[in-house]
Amino acid sequence: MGRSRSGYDESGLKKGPWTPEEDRILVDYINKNGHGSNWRALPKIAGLNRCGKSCRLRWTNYLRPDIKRGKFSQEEEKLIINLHQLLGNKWSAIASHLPGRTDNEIKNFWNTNLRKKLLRMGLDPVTHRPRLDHNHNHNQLQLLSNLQHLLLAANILNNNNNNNALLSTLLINSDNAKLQILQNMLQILATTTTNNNNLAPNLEPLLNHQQFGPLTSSSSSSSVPNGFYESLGLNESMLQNLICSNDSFPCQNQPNFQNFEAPPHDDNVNNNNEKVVVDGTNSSSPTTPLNCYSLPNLVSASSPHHACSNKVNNNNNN
DNA sequence: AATATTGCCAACCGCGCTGTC
DNA sequence: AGACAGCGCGGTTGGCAATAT
Repeated sequence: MGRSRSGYDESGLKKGPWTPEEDRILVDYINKNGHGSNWRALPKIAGLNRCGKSCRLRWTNYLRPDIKRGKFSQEEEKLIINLHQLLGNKWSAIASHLPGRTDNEIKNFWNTNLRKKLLRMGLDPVTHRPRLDHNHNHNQLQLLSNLQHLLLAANILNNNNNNNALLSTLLINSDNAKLQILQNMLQILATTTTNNNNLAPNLEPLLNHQQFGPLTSSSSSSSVPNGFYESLGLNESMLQNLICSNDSFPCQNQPNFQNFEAPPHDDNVNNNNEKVVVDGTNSSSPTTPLNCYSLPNLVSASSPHHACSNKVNNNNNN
C-alpha cells in the first residue's frame, strides 16, 4: 500500500505491500536473532529484498507480537482525546500510554474518527476548544438567538398555564433549548475566560437580556450572571446531572481531565521520577462538578516542552 | 448493475535528532 | 567542529473496500 505499491526503488529494493512470505521471513529472523539496533543490515542477513526502514516499520507497526489489533475501546478513545489535548500530535508519546497500540494506528484512528467527532461537536481538533472561526461562531450565535426566542415564547405560555398540546410541545422544546443554551454558554464562557478574560462581545446583549436577569456588579467575566441557571429553570442537582452526565464524552463537550495528571516536566515522569498514572486511578484532588470546566494548565502544542517530551520518548525507544 | 464517492489504513517520504568517527 | 549513518517521528499518499447515486 502507500506509494509505489508492488514497485521497486532505484536500487532494486522492493517497495509496497508486504507478502505473507516476506512477513514470515522477517518474523522468523527476529524471533531467532532479534533485530538488535541495526535495521539496515537486517534485511540482507535475513534474505529480504527490502530496505531496513521498511523492515522496521513492518515489524513495529504490524508484526510485533504485542500489538493489539481491532477496534478501539471507549476507554482508549477517551484516553487518546485527553492525551492529544495534552500532548498534541505526539503520536508516539500518546501510543506509549496505550499498550499494544502503535503510533501509526492511533494517528490513523485520530484522523479518520476522533478528529471528525470533535469537529461534529463544534470543537477545534487542534485546541480541543470550541471552534472560533467566523462561520461557526455566526451559526452558534444564530442558534442561540433562535433558541432564546423559543425560550421566551415557551416561558410566556408557561406563565399563562395553558394546558394543551401546543404548550406541551413548546415546553419540551423549551427544555431542550435551555439545555442547549446552557451548554453553549458554558462552552463559550470557558473559552473566553481562559483565552482573553473578556466575554465575546456578541454575547453581551444575550447575557444582559432580561431573560437571564441583570448582570450584577459582582458578576465577573469568569462567572455566570446572577439568576442565569434559575432563569433556565435549573436547580443545583439538575445542573450537576447535566454537567457530569456520563455520556461517551464526560462533561458533554469537554474531554475529561479530572483524572488526568499533567506530567510536570516530561511525558511520563513526575518530580519523584515515578511514572505518572494516566488511567484515571490516581486522582488525588477532590473534584467538584464544575471542575469539568476548569481546564488544566496546558502546554501548547507548539511549545518547546513537546520537543522535550518527544526526545524522552525517543530515548526510551532507543 | 455500473459508476462515483468516501472512508480506512498500511506504507512511504522527508525531516530532525543522536551517536560515532 | 563537522560529516556521516542510523533511527524515529509526523505528515502524506494511494490502493482497496464499503457505501451512495
